[in-house]
Amino acid sequence: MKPTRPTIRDVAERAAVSRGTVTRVLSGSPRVLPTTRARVLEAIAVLDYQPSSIARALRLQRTRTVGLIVTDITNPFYPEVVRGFEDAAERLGLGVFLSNAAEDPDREARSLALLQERRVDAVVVAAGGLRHRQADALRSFPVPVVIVNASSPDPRIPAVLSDSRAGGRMAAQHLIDLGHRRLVYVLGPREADETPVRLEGAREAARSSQGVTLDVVQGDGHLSGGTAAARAVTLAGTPPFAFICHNDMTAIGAMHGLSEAGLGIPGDASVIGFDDIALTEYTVPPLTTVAQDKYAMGRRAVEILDRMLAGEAVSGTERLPVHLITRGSTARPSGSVGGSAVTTAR
Amino acid sequence: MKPTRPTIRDVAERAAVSRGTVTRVLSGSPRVLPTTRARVLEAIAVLDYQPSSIARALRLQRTRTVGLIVTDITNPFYPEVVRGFEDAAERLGLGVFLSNAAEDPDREARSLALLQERRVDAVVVAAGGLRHRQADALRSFPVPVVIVNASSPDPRIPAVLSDSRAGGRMAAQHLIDLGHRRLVYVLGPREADETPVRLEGAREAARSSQGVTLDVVQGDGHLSGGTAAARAVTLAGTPPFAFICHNDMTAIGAMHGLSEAGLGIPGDASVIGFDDIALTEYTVPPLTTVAQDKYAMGRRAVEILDRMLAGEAVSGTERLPVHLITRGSTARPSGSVGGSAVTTAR
DNA sequence: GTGAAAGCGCTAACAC
DNA sequence: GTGTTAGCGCTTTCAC
Repeated sequence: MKPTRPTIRDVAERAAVSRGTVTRVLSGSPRVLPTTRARVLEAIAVLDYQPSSIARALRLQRTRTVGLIVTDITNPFYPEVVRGFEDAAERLGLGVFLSNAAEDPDREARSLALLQERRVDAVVVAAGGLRHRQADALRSFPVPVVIVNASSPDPRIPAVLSDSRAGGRMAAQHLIDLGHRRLVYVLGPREADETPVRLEGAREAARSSQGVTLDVVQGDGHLSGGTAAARAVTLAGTPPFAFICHNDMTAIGAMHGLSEAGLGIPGDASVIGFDDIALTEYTVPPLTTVAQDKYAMGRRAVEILDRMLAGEAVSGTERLPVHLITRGSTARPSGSVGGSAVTTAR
Repeated sequence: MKPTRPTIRDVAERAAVSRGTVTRVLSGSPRVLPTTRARVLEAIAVLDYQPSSIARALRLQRTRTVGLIVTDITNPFYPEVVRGFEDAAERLGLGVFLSNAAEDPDREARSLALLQERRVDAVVVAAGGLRHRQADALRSFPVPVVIVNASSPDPRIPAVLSDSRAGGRMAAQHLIDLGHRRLVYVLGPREADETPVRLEGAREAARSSQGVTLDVVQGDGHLSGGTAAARAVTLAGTPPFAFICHNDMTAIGAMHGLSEAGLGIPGDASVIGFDDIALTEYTVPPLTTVAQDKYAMGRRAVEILDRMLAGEAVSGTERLPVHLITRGSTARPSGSVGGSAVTTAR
């Protein structure tokens, strides 16, 4: 029942060599006689020996393991980041300790402690924003840290984000080009660092066009927040509406709220999201959105972290390009004056 | 830059005790003088000492870590399972090594090897179905294994699933009660173990009602498969349609395909899903579905595993109850004869 | 090219 | 009640 795994010692005995020699074979050292190497490899195969990464880690003082803390794996934005991260990590032979913080700061703190105990070589935090306490913990973290999707809490901690300002600008400009004049921006959760940046991009576009207004309502990054925002706006105003949403989930929630209110999309209201999650093609109507390269964000985090593990001092914020994907949820406002409505297109 | 972490030795020196005593304090042994304990605790606090789980694992020959392999974290079904799993694991002081296999069997195999190297104490595989090679690997796995959402490949490996047969039955019965007579079942991916069970449940309901037919079309568990299935069916037949879908993603895809074909839901076609992912409330119309208790599945897996870690021999398949949630995507077929259409309701 | 031996940080058995 | 010690499985000098 408990057949106690073979150790390096078993391999050494079976191959009639010393433990040191087994290690040399394992690490591919050239200073081993081919016949010896063959004997060792055979013993390894016969015994189905797998070196203990635990013992190795103790000896080497590094685990070749990194921690990845995700605020909320339920948010469809993150799984794609995780995939990019895991793929890249695997290529480098790094194990990934994935932890889902479920949007709970305490849980996030405990994850951090756990990862520290497990002696991960580095930590990546993928979150919409860091809380103060978290930021402090990360600053004094004993191993390299990389942030994904949130601002860096410290100049020495690198961060990977999207070009949110350009994204916000694209979204607003798209609606403006269609002829919309009264835009509504549905914010993300208060702690999301990128919300103000996206909003600023949208403001830029609005400012540079004649007679365009931009209202702002709070959201929470979830379906329900989008729905609530749409309700509030439809109650207060009259169509046509033009919504720029913090993310796709918010946008889907908003479309739901608009439908509830009996409004047609894109007839009475245009809606634009952010992220380009898989679902956007399948909503009714399909959602126009600003696409983030989620997979690349995960991959990039690993690349940065790899350089840090090699001892290089990396810092600064890296912003990946975004692009607009036009689908059915945005259109010329009903009752608009056709092509002439486009006043500021470049 | 590399301030070398404090070890138990540092704590011992600072508290002027032996390392053994520090261990005793750490493990809460009663055989320690209160004043000594206090000195040790202070030293720990001052040095910010965190015991190395690596060294401890080497010594104890157990890591208090379990591996959780998820076929595809992109499928919204799994994150909820993961949450239930992580919450329960944390309560037991178990670390979770989460691995996303991205539906790639090779990756799954490599994850398994990695987890073995890292010496996890147990492994849980959450997947729609196991491939043969995987099943073999699990059978001969050196530590306890629990399966979630797929059939057990071996009588000694416990599995946690939902009561899929009842779910299939409920779904079909609901449509029959509404007056539908020609049902279409959209299958999941071929490797999904539960597809035939759910189908069998639906068949049972269909058989026990006069004049009800049940057609079957292939799906793949994804949005695109649902869309393709809907296209095929709408081309071949005439409304009203009644779709039972393997899961919610399939159902959302199917609704998309139906809309494309110009059909109204639920006017021309009723659609019912399986899983009850968060999104179902927000589709247009909201999706009727058979809800699985995903969180409980994750939690249950940990409970089982905990008993196995305690040396208990656990086996057998456990099936958790499901329930029907009626929303807007299902309705009486247009042109049906009203209440009298309900012939077999109990 | 290979072996011997020390030691990574921890716990548990045995002294006292 | 506390100290001492061996050893978990591995890698890496240092000899030869």
